[in-house]
Amino acid sequence: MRLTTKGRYAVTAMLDLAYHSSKRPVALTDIAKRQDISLSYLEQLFAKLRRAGMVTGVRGPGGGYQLSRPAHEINIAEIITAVDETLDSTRCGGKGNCQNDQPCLTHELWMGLSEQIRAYLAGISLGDLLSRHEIQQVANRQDREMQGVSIGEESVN
Amino acid sequence: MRLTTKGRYAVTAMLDLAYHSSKRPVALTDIAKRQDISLSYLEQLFAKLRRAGMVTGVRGPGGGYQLSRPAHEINIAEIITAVDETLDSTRCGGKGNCQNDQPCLTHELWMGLSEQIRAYLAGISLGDLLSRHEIQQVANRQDREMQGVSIGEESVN
DNA sequence: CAAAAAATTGACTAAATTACTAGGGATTGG
DNA sequence: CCAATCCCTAGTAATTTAGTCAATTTTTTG
Repeated sequence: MRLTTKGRYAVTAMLDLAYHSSKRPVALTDIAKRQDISLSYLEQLFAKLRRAGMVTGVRGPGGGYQLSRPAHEINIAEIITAVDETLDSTRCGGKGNCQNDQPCLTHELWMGLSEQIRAYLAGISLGDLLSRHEIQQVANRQDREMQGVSIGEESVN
Repeated sequence: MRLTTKGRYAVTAMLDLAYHSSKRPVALTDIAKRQDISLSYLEQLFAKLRRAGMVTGVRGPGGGYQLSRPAHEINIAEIITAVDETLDSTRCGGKGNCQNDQPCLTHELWMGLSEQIRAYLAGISLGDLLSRHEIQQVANRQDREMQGVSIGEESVN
């Protein structure tokens, strides 16, 4: 299966966006700082998310990104497939030609697993995550840390 | 998450072993041919499976591998973790130090997913798979193809 | 209008990981 | 003995990921 930092970053960034979305768009530089993700890399991810119609870019000063839909209408599986192309666990991409044009011995097993994963992640929306306690706590902590950083740069490290 | 060909090969090979196990051990060369897996690579995988106590090696002519336990007592999650080390989907290996020593915003989400996957695969045994129709069909086809190959490549016959 | 802020795009690259090869023992049945 | 088989260690080619760099376009603010 393909669940790498790319997909994880995308979900994290979208959640950050959802959490900080009010009237004004959220700039990628802010998300990058809060979530410790390289800005250039985030730009690539948001390009895909925009093409997938999940976010809208607003250019110019005061610009940034906004969710195209309410947070509870965006589920995690969508986000990952938007940047990662697939949540599939088969070797053949579900085509069933894993062993010279025939399904391999375990083809059905991986198909079942893929569906399991997809269903799980499709059943969770950004809105769901926002309402979780642990996540609010983490988001809060990150906001506080951001303020400290904005003047004093990163301390010793 | 880490579900790659390594884990898939291991499960496939174990299933092949379970399917062909009778009194005599099954040689890796046979599994390699039937499942289209490089012999050396299989040897590496079985070294791990052996260390994990799932199979027993028998040396010498007529030797090979045997399951250490009945097929219905070996589940898929075990096999994968034995060769792949982890079914974890977090970046931090579940430790919660994903963002400078603190859990990242989506830590809990990936923990939940990992558990979901683990539970699904732990609930399926080699024995379960053996009793599935599609799998018996594929195994049968592979056996027939093997016989054709052993002397004259694919003969019309 | 000019300058700045921010998205947008595309090409390139370093590092990591995977999948696989090579080659040499060690055992044992016939 | 000898050939089949497991067993072990190193090395390597290919792929993928995560990230950089640089240039451009669009829009807003002053």
